[in-house]
Amino acid sequence: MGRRSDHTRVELEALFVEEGWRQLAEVGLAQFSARDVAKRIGYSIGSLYNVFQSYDGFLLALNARTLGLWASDLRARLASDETDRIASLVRGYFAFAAEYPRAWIAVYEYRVSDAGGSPGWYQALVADIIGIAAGEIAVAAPNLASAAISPLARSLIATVHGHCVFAQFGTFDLAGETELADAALARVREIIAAARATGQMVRR
Amino acid sequence: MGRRSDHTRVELEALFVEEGWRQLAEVGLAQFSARDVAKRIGYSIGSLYNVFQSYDGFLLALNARTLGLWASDLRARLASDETDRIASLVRGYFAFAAEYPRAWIAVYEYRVSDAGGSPGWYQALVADIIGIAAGEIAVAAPNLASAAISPLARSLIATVHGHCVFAQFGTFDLAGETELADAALARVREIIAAARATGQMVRR
DNA sequence: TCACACAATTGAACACTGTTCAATAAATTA
DNA sequence: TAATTTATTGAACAGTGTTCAATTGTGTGA
Repeated sequence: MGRRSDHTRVELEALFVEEGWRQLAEVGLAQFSARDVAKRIGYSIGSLYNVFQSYDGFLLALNARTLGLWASDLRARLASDETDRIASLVRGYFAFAAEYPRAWIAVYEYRVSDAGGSPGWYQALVADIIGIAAGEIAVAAPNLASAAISPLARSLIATVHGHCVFAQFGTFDLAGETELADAALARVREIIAAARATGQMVRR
Repeated sequence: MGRRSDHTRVELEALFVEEGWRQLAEVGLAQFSARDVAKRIGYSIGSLYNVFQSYDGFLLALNARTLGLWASDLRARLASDETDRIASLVRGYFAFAAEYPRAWIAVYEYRVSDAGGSPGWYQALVADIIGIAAGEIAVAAPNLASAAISPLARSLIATVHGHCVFAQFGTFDLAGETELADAALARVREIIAAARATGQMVRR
């Protein structure tokens, strides 16, 4: 039918991402159908490939939206709570995953088939979220050497992430979500306390 | 066609699992093809469904094999090293994942579509691995109340798991695998130290 | 105004997937 | 040997991502 001027390229991409993300959040990666997304916004599967080149490109755009929403969510929580920023961060991680579990896990489960890995603009979104955590850790453990912040941030994110995966899709137990969220926060506090103590010793 | 007595039902199931696991470990869940597995052992796709009823059943059997291999691997490492059992456990977790990354991650990524979750015999395999960890934690923190062991074991496994996921498929950074393995062990030591201190306080 | 060129859009075609099930071949029983 | 049971097959079905020649809408030049 060719409604060529119904939407600009940018509008069309936004339409695909919006509806695609809705689908991904609803049915999850395994049941996700690019064909169905195109049909729902009244375009053909061919147009989707025009805009995103490949399935990889489409899912990267959807995951990028997830990362963007997630970063905004974390920042909003940090801005509204000044009393315990570490708790806001950890609970924010869990809260976002609990609200959009299928979209959230897709960020981790979808691996780009292209050998060169994900593009720079996508890695920047990832770096943004790591940066949020690193910033708070730098505040929580001010005596830590700056070179030690980034590895510790990664390690703390890994810790929280492990708990969050089990809470959402507990292959390993039926432990309640709150137990694991509380456990994650307790672990983070212990780790930061240990880091502060170590940093104290190393400081000269 | 119709080599009905070439293999017993049990032998046939073993054949499917053996070749299926090989495939899973080689190409991963996304590229896995049940048809191809059947073809490779010289049977038809129909026979695979005869034995396992469904795709779910087949993948459950493959993941069960992974869990069994994993538990044996961990026990062997613990048996051969008496000096630092916690380190053996953490490094064992990483080593198995590094040796069979695709089969290992399939345990976490494949979610049974059937409501009601995985069957009891499968959950027993999971409980076995948790039990290995819980046993070592009980030794490492002997003053801990027995009711506190199991939640702590889950939390420690979650911690190690988070680090291991990032090491194998680091969506979040390019941190070397060794960095994350070392970090995981450091976190576990800090957490156990904290648990010992807390247990000491609570003890009466 | 009209024809031409350009580019967006389509959907059939392809090779694949899991799943089902009537037909078939082999073994067991009568 | 004849009848019955049962393991095994593979074509058929509905779905997937992917490609690409054909079509259609738009804008430009004469």
